[in-house]
Amino acid sequence: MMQRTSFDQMPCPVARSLDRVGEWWSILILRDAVYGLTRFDQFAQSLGIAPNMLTRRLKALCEAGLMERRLYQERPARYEYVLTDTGRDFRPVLWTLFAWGNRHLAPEGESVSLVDPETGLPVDPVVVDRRTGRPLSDGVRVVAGPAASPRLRRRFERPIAL
Amino acid sequence: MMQRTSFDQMPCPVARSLDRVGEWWSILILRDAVYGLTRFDQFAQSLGIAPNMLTRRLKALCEAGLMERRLYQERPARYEYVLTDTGRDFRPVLWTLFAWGNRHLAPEGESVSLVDPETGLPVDPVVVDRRTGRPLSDGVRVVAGPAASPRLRRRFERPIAL
DNA sequence: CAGTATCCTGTCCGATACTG
DNA sequence: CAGTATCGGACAGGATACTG
Repeated sequence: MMQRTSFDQMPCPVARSLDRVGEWWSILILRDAVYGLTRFDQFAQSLGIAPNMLTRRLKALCEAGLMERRLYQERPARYEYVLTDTGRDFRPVLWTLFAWGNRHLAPEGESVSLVDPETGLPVDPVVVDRRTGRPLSDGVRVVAGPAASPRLRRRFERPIAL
Repeated sequence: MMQRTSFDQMPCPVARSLDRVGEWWSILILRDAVYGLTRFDQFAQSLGIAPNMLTRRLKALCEAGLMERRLYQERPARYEYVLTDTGRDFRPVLWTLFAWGNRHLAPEGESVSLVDPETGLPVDPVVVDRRTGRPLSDGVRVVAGPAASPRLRRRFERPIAL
């Protein structure tokens, strides 16, 4: 009996992504890693997470290829946890989550904001198509890709909105 | 004893967002809602989720303000579940999750892809600043916002990368 | 069809104590 | 400092049976 279905085998990239970073703490650990934290202790203090959970989540993030455990000092052996390229590439998700939270869950105004460090002006994250530069909106569709199974291909015979 | 800390009171909008949609199924339900599904049965079949869980997650999403339960037929009473504006506004997160998954978790190629329905050309989601149009990259910083507590303001005295 | 009602299990997570 | 070990509680999630 499974506690939860593994989303890893699902064809949907959203589901697959969730399979890697779906745990509560994982995304916050990633956030702190982007903030520049690298050490066990820093994460523990910043997050107020129990040490055993931190160990588990860090290990999971390493196995998922988002972070890397690196020996930065021998004798005594000391490790730091740094983002891989895959992990750094997760930032767009953090930005959109950040923006959504600020838009909808900050009734008394933003407690933290994104800014451009050079101008100091606020940054408002929008998702656009790299090629056309046009914002994604109602016009985006999901279609079967090159690696789609016949079954999946049938499901997306008619493009579906996302 | 708490099972997990509520992220709702945290000042970080990422944490607050996770408090609303952090459950595994919630995001997949949102995805399916964007796909156009509205009925209990449709969600159940699409997701392969146990009905009691679907009930729970739908209720939570309604309470969180992302979806709305609407009577679409009396006698017998029938309800449909539709996205609110807040819920639709969550799509940028889905897009970036989708793109990340396709970039890093699709070794045999994309099984599904995003396309522009008019041109049929692939869409590659990138996060840019609405004002300048420049892609967010290493240059983005988090600073204390107008509603920041003094404590928070100290933490972000020096802007922090995100 | 659209759920509700039970029951069960896995595990996420917190708390605490302990080690090289 | 950087974790490991152990314990226990809450609940997400699965399976199934049942109802208007």
